[in-house]
Amino acid sequence: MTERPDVSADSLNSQNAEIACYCPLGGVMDPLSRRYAMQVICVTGALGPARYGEIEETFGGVSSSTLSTRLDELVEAGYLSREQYAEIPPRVEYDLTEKGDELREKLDPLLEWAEKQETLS
Amino acid sequence: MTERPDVSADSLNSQNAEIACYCPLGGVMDPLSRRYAMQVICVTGALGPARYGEIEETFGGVSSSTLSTRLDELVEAGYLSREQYAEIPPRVEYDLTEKGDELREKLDPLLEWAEKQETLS
DNA sequence: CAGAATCCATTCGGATACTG
DNA sequence: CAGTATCCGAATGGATTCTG
Repeated sequence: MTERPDVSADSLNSQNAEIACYCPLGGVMDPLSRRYAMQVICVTGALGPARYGEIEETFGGVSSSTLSTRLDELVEAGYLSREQYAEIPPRVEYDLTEKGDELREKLDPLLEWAEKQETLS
Repeated sequence: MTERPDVSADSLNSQNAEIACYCPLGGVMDPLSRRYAMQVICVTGALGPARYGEIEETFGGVSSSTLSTRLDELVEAGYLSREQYAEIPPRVEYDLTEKGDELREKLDPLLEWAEKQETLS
């Protein structure tokens, strides 16, 4: 099919070689392997600073507790920043951190592809 | 930071516009939002036809039941094919389907980035 | 508005043991 | 080898209620 890089033992140059061991990737991948996590990263990037309600709207019927948890985790992981303004009504804005934006760059193509899959199914 | 596409109401051209609603993406994203799922896609792609044991090795201490479930789901979702040979000892090979390979293309950059994050942390 | 808190059913994922 | 079967604790995620 498309060309497939070989994973021969001596291709240890991490530039070209595929990863030989996926064990340590969990630290990064696990927080992303949760419901809505990747979508939250991308939607936050697309909206720029995004308010809670805006993010919530882009999903159909997510419970606030679930989304809240996800947001907390992504803030914790350093992908999102959370700015709270002492206004009335209160306002909270989430935004991508630099690290989060790097991640979003990798995620966007995936979500676009996912979108395409949905439409043609 | 990096340029951020605007999501104005009239940019309905799905070529340039970001996705406005992430509701329907669950169908594609949910199976991927499970532990090891994305890694399994990529490692299978990297290995070419991959045997169960080979895949298992690339993860540290995954339980067989978990990996088995994940593999089944990805076969079910149409990303992996499963070929069983009536030999002794038995041999089973997993491989990416065409659809799975498309997905892998989107996933590889992500996993490479994840790997980099791990090393510099 | 943006959630935190609580409760709860379901699911997930790991450990272990067993099989063709 | 490549799983399946079973059990179980932990985590997930939803509904609902409440709050500053």
